[in-house]
Amino acid sequence: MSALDDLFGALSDPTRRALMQRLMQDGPDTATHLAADIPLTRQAVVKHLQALVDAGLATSKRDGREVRYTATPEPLAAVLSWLMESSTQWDRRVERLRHRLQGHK
Amino acid sequence: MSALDDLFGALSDPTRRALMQRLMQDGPDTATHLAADIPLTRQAVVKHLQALVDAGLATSKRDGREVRYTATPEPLAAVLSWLMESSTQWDRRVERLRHRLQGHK
DNA sequence: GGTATGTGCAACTGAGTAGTTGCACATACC
DNA sequence: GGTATGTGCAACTACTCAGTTGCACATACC
Repeated sequence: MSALDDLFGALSDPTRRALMQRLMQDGPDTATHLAADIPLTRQAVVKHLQALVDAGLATSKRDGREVRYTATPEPLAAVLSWLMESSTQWDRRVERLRHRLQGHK
Repeated sequence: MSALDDLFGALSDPTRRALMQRLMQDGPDTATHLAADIPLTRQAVVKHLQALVDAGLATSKRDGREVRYTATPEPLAAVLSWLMESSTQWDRRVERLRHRLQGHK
């Protein structure tokens, strides 16, 4: 359950969603380079990236004096699962109500 | 963009996810009644429900002296959209990499 | 009328978060 | 060796948030 907390929490911030999308589109990159296009300090970007890592949505790997962050979007499947399951239950309930209403007609 | 912030933020809390699922499964209910099954005060539950309302995931309607909360999961579609679009971009990038690797072989 | 139940508002505490700054450390480059 | 670039750690401020408590108000019930 805590995994969903971290996942939804990580995605609840627009900066983190932007970082995630950028890593997914343009491939691995460093915090310093990413921070150049964002009105935030490098340290702030590092913290956001760390939140993504904690949620399992990214990994960091040292390469020389640089640290490259890579997107690992696989855990997003858990988010999709929750959404699908929840909306399925909702649909079932709507269906039940529809049947009962028709039955009483 | 702010809509996604509120949506992901609302879903990042386990209590709110549980409330959402319960409202979707069992239909509209009051904060007082919902709080009976949760180790939280009524006021805390009210605040969680208000977060769902702010995200567009629920509505409240007064009925006599009671206030009934109803799930309105339609905005979840926006969350699904973001996830689908993001993972699509990711898949495209993986595909491009795969092609380039094969081309160089 | 009086009583019980449900809700709303406000203040307060404790904990967590976003973002910054400053400085130390490590690695590449000449 | 010396210099530049990239990273890491720690402290600090400001702010938000979860949750509680206390009390006032409104509605149903007798």
